[in-house]
Amino acid sequence: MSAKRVLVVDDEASIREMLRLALEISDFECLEAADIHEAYRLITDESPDMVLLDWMLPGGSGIELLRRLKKEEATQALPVIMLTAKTHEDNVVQGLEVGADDYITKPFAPKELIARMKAILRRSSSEEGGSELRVGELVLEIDSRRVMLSQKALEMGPTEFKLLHFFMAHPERAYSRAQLLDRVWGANVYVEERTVDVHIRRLRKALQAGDPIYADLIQTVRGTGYRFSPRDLAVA
Amino acid sequence: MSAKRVLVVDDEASIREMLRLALEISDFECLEAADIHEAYRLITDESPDMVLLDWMLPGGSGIELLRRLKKEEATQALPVIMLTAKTHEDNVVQGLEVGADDYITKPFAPKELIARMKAILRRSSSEEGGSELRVGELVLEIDSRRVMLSQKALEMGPTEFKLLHFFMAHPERAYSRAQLLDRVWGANVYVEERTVDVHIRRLRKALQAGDPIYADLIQTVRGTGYRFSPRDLAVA
DNA sequence: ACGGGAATGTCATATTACTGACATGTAATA
DNA sequence: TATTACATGTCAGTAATATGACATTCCCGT
Repeated sequence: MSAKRVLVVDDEASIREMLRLALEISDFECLEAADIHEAYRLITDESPDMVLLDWMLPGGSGIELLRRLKKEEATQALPVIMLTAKTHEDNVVQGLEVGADDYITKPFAPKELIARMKAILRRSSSEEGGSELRVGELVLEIDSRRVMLSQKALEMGPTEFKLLHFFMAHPERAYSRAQLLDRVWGANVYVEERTVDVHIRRLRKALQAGDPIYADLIQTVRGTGYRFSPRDLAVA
Repeated sequence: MSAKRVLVVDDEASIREMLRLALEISDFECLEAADIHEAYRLITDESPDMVLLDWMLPGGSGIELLRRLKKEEATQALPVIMLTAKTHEDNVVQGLEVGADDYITKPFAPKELIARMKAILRRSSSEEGGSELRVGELVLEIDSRRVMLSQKALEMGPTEFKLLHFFMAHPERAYSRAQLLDRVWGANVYVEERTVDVHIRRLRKALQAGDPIYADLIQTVRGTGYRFSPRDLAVA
């Protein structure tokens, strides 16, 4: 399993720094946001696996963001751990009511934080999708690591499989090449952006071999990147 | 017979620890889960031979899991022993109704637990399935430790037999070499991962000697491991 | 205890498949 | 039309897997 991605939302750079360190030691990938807006942007753009959310934030307290996340379908299942100062423990109740998955009071031992994070991720990751993703006749079987189109197995390499997996899990959204490299290849990997084109091509070819219509699922978004759009399949 | 694998589901680490100790002394292999989700994941991923299930669990009591297990075909026959506090003995009735195979009240003597476990395993293993697995013309006879293909016996070593057994019991799923070593060779065995390749080869060769088509059941999943896929046999 | 054969695990080597880069072609946009 | 962005085909390097040969261990019958 590729490294889990955690978004740290805190206005103090020093705390973010500290958390980044702790997280990276434990093999998490770390994203940082200093305010609500940036946090929300990163959540939609990067869809992290978990959020560490400070309570005290300028321009809308953490609970605002939390409420918003729990309201929207797309982010409802995203685990959130609240970071709160000891003096405001009464906020905790409020936070858990709104849907935080856990909280931890500052100051805290990094070890404890990590332990709680792992516990929560274990829970949420095990109940994730029925081990297959489906779009029309296209079925991606996670367990058997196979892609079927109308009962027929499609041939593709591991990278194309991961790419398709990512797309099917995040449909109807355009991703830049840099984003795709980050999410599919993994961060800290240096390859040319054009490489993405090549694998997109291979993926399209594999889909095409099954049914030409399905190659159109992978769409070019000129000037931006690519998009996986099941919607346009029905229309055609 | 290789060591039986037991999953312990209890939220208290100290109790899991204690049980692990007791189990390992009696030559069981021990898996641990602290909550329902983790338990379910381990059951599907590792398919243990038996479950010790605590009644009181956070996030869905033990009965939830039990009901689910007895509902699903794949896990229906999996023996479950409930662990309950003396004060809640009335739950026992409920548990047995839902399909628990036995229960034991805390605190209990490890010796008694082990005795009951063995009793249940004796029962379930002797009455277990038709003692043969079948895929098309390929029949694996557990009792006689023989593999027949179209009435003709296939020659293979014990390791290949176990490997095929495992595959036939877990079709349509890709396993890494490490997983296969764990499940077929047994945990705590150190052999090179490449060794799996060799035995896969020997197994394929044995199948091929019977009918070349059947060698294709064992498929390479590049970058991952191997898969046993009866489905592709029908298609061909 | 002893010899022989089968079974197993390891290694070196061969083979295959995948990957990323590049060069070139083509379509969209200004 | 000039320019930019994307598509395509190809290739060398590399990573993953397959294979054959060998050493060791285990088991069996003597």
